[in-house]
Amino acid sequence: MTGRDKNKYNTTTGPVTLADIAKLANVSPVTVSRAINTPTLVKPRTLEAIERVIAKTGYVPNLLAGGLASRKTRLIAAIVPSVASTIFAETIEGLNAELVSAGYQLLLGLSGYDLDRELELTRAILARRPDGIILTGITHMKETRAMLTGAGLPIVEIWDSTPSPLDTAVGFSHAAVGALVAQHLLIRGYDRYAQVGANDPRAVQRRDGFVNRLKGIAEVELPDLEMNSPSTFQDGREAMAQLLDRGEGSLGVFCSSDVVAHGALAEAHARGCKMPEDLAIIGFGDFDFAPYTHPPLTTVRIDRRDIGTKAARSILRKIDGTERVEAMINIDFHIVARGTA
Amino acid sequence: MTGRDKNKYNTTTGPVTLADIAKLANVSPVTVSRAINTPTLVKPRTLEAIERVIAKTGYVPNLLAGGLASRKTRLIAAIVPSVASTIFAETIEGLNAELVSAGYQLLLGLSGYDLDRELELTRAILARRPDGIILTGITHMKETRAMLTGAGLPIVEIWDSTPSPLDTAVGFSHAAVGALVAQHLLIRGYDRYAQVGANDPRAVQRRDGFVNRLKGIAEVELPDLEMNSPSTFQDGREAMAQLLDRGEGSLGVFCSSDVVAHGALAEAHARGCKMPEDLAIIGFGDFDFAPYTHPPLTTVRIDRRDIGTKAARSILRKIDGTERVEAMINIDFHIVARGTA
DNA sequence: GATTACAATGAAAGCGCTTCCATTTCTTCG
DNA sequence: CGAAGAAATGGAAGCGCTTTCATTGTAATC
Repeated sequence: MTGRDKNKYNTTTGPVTLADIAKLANVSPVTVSRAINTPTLVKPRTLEAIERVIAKTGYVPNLLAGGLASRKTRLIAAIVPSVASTIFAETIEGLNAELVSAGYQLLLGLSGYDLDRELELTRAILARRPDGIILTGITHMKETRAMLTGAGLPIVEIWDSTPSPLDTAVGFSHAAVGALVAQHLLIRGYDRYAQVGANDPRAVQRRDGFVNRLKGIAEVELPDLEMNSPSTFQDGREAMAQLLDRGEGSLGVFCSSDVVAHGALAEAHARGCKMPEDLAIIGFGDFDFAPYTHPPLTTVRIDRRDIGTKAARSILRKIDGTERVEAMINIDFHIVARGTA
Repeated sequence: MTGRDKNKYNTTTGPVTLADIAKLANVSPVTVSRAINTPTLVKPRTLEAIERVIAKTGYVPNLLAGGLASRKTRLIAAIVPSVASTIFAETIEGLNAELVSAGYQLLLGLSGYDLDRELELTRAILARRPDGIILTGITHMKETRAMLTGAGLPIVEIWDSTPSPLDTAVGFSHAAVGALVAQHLLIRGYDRYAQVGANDPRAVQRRDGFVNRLKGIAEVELPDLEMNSPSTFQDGREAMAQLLDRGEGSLGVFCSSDVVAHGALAEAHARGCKMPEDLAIIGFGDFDFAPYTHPPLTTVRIDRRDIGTKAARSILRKIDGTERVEAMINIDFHIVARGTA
């Protein structure tokens, strides 16, 4: 007895229910439900009376019950690797803004770049029966894919491109980004080329695109360093130190994110490298600080927020179901040339 | 008919249910429920059989139904102003990590520093019957407070301190931060003192603390600039330009965030100000880039992640209900003296 | 003024699970 | 070996809503 009494939170007697409102307003529960969900079907006088009762009692509908009955939760789940790295935070903001204005709620899952965790999250999320789900990347465990397709809900994969998405994808080709950066450096011409980056699937694709574009022209050097996503300022600094110690000649470096690039930049700056003549650094992401490094960072810009917005719109259109949604929605990217390349 | 058929997502016939599993495993639904939630109450042989069926069918329990029946959703909601500003992103990460490891899910709401939106979010969130809710700050509309206390669930307010929280608060005194910064600048001694900051309640408190500490010693100058939260690099830059144009003598400036400070710094740097002799700048937040500005930024450090962790733990302990949770949990802060003050 | 059409409301069933209480099955021990 | 207690299982009710279908009220039509 006392054991339970210690808990001061009222979990046993839920507050006002729809039935209570019905009784107080002298109508049936169905009418109250309609007053809330489809007010146009209710006579103005009745509606007003019901609304008065709702306001007076402070009634808050139970969406669990509603969702169970209607099989619609107005919940959209999104799984991203992290929210602390600026890169996904803005996507989330865009996503959320769009969803909220359509009357949906965002359920957030953070996978930490870990596919096993993504699987667990997917299971936990599906148990809440969201009306749609958004995943980061196109690399998933096969159990995840199976669970997802079996659930029969709209799926949007973001931040990558693929000819064969699970359902729809909103993103861009990371290989193409790598190639573009290589191209940009090639035009300027360097003695050596290097890539510094983390090991998540998208960073790896960017590296591959970079390496492929340079194939037959130059060998791409990679620092001997274990870099896990999300890569850090310190990673960049150490990598750059290695590269600089390792050889001679002018050097063009592609970093897997602006954070890493910033670290690389700091090391180069400390050693008095001349940029972009002796050393070029290109980052990825165009983070807030990029215009303000010394020298200002050249980087690849993607409209991160737009990915979120478009993903939300796709999901909503899929839920609506009246118009077809393309399998692949492409997002633009381009190089912002500043002081480092 | 066709109108509905266009929608390819299976929303009508939910997949496997607990009853299906029960039938396939030759047990009653109750036993399946126990196998999932309290497996120790089920005989190992039976358990194994049930688990086999679950694996084979890919059954995913419906937490809406479960939550409705048990009045426990294993859902914790958090409302923060934004997730794009680093400041709250890490709190979210800490929160999420702690919640996930306790088997809870995070439901995220973004208020955009808007109390009306906070109210709407609260309503929408409460409709999902979370087991607890976390809010940012201690300033809420009275309707929000009423709804919250009426809901009878554990509440944690974060990122601020107060003697009278709604339930429990995890944070620190922003006024004390302001006073500490003033103190730090006073010791070094400047001719003029200024504050540059946004208008959200916490930034205002920091300013007030700063102003009060300097009362009778110096007048605190404020740039004539409308700055809405979240304040930007550009805001800081303009504010600093104003301050520098406006008067003579050495100047000590307290900025409401590192982002603003960074902008102020850039302007000062461009004008060749000598720091920290002629100009001191102190930021707030100790963002990632703070050690790498030129000169490195002096700022106030708060363990942002820790706020999330502690908030999560408080909520969980409240839900558990066996141990009392303090009304106010204080978070440390201190000045990290680098190159700008 | 009777007929038809539509607007407004209600009754009953059920969404998929958990809870409470009852029943059955297995141990243990005098 | 039978009683008593514990372990394992099941039946029934119900969480708070929405859905479908039926009914009543009201207005439009000739």
